[in-house]
Amino acid sequence: MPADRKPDDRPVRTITDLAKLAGVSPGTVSRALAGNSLVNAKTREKIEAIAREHGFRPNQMASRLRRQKTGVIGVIIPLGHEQKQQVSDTFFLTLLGHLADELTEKGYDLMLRRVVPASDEDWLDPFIGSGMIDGVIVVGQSDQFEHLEEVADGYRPMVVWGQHREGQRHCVVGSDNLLGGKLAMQKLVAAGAQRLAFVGDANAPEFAARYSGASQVAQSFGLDLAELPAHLATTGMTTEIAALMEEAAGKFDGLFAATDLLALACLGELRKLGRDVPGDMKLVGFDDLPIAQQTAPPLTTIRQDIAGGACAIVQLLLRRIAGEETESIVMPPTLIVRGTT
Amino acid sequence: MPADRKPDDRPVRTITDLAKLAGVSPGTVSRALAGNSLVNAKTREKIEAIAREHGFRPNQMASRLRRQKTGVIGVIIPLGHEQKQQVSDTFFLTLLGHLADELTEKGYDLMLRRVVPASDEDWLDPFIGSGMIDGVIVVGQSDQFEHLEEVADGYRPMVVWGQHREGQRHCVVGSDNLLGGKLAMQKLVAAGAQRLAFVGDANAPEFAARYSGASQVAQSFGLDLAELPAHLATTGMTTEIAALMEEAAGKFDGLFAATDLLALACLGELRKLGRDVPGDMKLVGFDDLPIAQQTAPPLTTIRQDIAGGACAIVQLLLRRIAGEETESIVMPPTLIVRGTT
DNA sequence: CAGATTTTTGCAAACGTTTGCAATAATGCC
DNA sequence: GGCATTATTGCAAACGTTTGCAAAAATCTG
Repeated sequence: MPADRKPDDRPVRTITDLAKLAGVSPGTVSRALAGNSLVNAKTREKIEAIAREHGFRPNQMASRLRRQKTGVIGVIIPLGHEQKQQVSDTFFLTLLGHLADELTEKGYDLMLRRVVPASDEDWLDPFIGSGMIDGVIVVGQSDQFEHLEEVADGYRPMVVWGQHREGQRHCVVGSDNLLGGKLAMQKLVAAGAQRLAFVGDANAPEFAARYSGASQVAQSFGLDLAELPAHLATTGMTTEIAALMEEAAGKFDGLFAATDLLALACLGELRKLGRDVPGDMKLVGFDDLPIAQQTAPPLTTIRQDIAGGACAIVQLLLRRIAGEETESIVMPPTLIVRGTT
Repeated sequence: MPADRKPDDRPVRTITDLAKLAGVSPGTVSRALAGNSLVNAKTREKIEAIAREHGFRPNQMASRLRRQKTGVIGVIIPLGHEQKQQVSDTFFLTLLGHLADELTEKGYDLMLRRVVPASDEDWLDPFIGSGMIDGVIVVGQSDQFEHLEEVADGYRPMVVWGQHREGQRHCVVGSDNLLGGKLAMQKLVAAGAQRLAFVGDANAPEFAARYSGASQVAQSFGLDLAELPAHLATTGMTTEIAALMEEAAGKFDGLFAATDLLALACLGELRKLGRDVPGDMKLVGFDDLPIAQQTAPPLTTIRQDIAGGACAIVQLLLRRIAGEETESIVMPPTLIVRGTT
């Protein structure tokens, strides 16, 4: 019963203590506890019994130091241009959840860190160069594309979630944002929208690609795609969108929002202004967060396969840790038609 | 320029290498890099320069092993009765974000782990008993109240987010759920609702308290509060709520949902059924997630101070790590009146 | 049953820091 | 300049594992 031991009365803190108790050498205990090595079945049982009885766990720091391997994957979220506010984007958090699942399943722990790259130049180095983690997952490129390229040249076990560019040197997993943008715009046009705008910040590569895809399709129909820059931080987003919508309400009849969250905000503000969606204004989002089903009307959007993405990221990373070289993966998004178009 | 080094050409991996280069002993380098010790200004400068030039970072594993201190806080999310699905609840994830901020600020890293307590009995011990973390934050009690009590007897540096019970032994930070329930019910009754129901799973202590508070107020008005058990997992939640609402639509005129997410689902389903909110049915949620402002109509709800909670958790934990004894904290929630009552 | 194998075990050297203690160098004082 | 201080540095012992190598014990072979 490990629970009722007091902090101090643990007679067996180290593998050596346990060895003394079992009448064997520390090395044997180590092997027995590791499980796989060659050690007599009876000896192992005895050691395991004592270990269980005393609730003994080998010290991870020592183990890791010796084995030069930590069993920890770093997950880092760069908060580029967005203020030091919370990572509010449900999308990132959902991805994080899936990453946690995948990594746990593979026996890795997950170390989370958030950074504001602007504030110190090499925000990745302290993390990767300190023997603390076996590999790193960067969630979102933010505006750090170049920096990621540089780091990738010197540090192999890194996979980033984001947008793929031809010939890039860091391994990336992400959706085909260009295609996503195209799908969205095709739907808007098919629904009859003519005066079109993109809501979002085109500085992040992901969003730029979405804009670009949408823009291409618009042009192919001889239409223009205006750009309404909007930020993602929770605080202030509502008011920002409110201003934007007030301006946009009469001017446009089709909106492509870079993110479901933005689409949600647009929807809310448009309603406050008394505009009918999709009557006066068609609207398409991006991500297909669970909430997208619950809005009124439910949101037409572009679905990203978040779970699949997390799975791919982890697989690639493990291969890279093993020394393999890996390609990037871009996954096709799909159009989910609901009630806003 | 640390970025363009290749994996192998790093001549200075250890503090000893650096010492040789600087012509001093490893001990001096260690002191110089640690900053605070007594070491000649010129020597320190020289050492720092070399370190910078080679992008050297002291190995954390070794440092931690030696100092018996990891600089890592474990954050563990028990997924009690809910299936092994994702931690979809935005609330937890928001809390997680704030925790990450607070911990980062205090110089700690955050190690995330998700467990399904049901599947193995002592889910906390492997985490805390392995010298891997300096302390642990448990996010949500799930149905593990007793287990947490036991662990708290033997392991001091633990703070859990959840419901406070008189005389409990583990340190907890959370909202006054009883009060929250009361506020919600008072509002429902004031808005004219008479046939009342609670939507949610009353197995988790937090939810039980919310129900209890609401129930007390209902009784004080001579009213009954029915219980509609609903689970939180994303998958299936919508259909579960759909069934529930179909049954509830004619039967009740006031709903208190254990969570904004549940309230959202209720709202959506009620609309599908053609019921008017708040006309036919009053609705109050709990949490005040950002989305609550964006629904149609916007959701009346009980706000929890998530950021404040995260801050309190971290402060308490640091005090406990320092060896202090700490009280629990229960924070008063507030009623936010919007459009569903 | 001696010698050749094969299993099990013990020994001791890492892993890369930090830190108490002692030694040395630098400074101050008379 | 000699001695007492004080500011720096070096030494070496931890921290708790893992693991290659060799020794010892057990098993097999003819």
